[in-house]
Amino acid sequence: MNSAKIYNTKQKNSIKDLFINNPNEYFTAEELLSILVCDKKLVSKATLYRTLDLMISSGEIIKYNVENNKSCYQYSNCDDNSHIHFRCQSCGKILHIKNPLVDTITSKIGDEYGLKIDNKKTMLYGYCKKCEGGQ
Amino acid sequence: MNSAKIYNTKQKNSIKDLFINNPNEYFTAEELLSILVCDKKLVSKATLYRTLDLMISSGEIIKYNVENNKSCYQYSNCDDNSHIHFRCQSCGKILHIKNPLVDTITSKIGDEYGLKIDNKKTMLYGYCKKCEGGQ
DNA sequence: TTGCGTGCAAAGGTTTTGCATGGCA
DNA sequence: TGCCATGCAAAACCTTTGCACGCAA
Repeated sequence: MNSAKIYNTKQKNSIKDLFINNPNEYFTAEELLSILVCDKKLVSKATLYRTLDLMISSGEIIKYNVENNKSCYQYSNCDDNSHIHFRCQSCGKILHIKNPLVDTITSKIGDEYGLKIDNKKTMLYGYCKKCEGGQ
Repeated sequence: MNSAKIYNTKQKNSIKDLFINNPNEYFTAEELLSILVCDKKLVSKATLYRTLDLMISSGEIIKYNVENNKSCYQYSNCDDNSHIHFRCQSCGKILHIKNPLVDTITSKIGDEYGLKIDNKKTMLYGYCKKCEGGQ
């Protein structure tokens, strides 16, 4: 058995609340530090990072990297693995590519290359309708 | 006019040669530092990073991030935008998903969501045939 | 009361920068 | 000869860790 008990604390709840109240927002580490540590002084830097790691492990939030090796965190409001994230390189907006298109794509790649795509980890990059013109 | 002259140097050529001679390999920053700086002492750390930035700007190489915000660099031997990279989360192997499958996928996403996928920047994550069993 | 969680400061790892010197064109 | 490139060391940045104290259960 390797199951340590996990305690509820004010600090953890502050962090969770921010994600739950903004389910479609993504936050960079910088933004989380600014909001939760500097502005509101709800948690310390160390606790923020430690709690984010816990939430990633439990699947509550997802983490991905954007340009310049910045980390982004977002509430994972759907556990169903039925969508892939898309990020506009111009405006930073995150969109969800949903089923049935996702299933079609991943099964085709699976058939042809024998690969199993991890929808939660995968991030498509490009330009959204609004920004496409400028590129 | 904002065009500074760029000089050819031994250092730059050492870096370029490594990529050209290994067109299908990807290198982490750590590996490049190890090979070019520590082992062969061909360039300094600062010059390595400065040259990589130049090569990214000129399109000679591409950069992407893998887990833990590590940078990876790879020779961009194909300007045709005709493939997408896939990275196995278990063994780290990079595979190329090629046309016509890529065109099919990106055009479907374009049709349905109005998005323009940047094939060079996009990285699919998952498990390759070999590693799939273990997951 | 137990032992996980927290805050602080220090350490760690990666990348960037300032500055004097080197070297391409 | 002009001026871009280089190397070194220091700085900047982001994230992790050690340790003593706090607090949930």
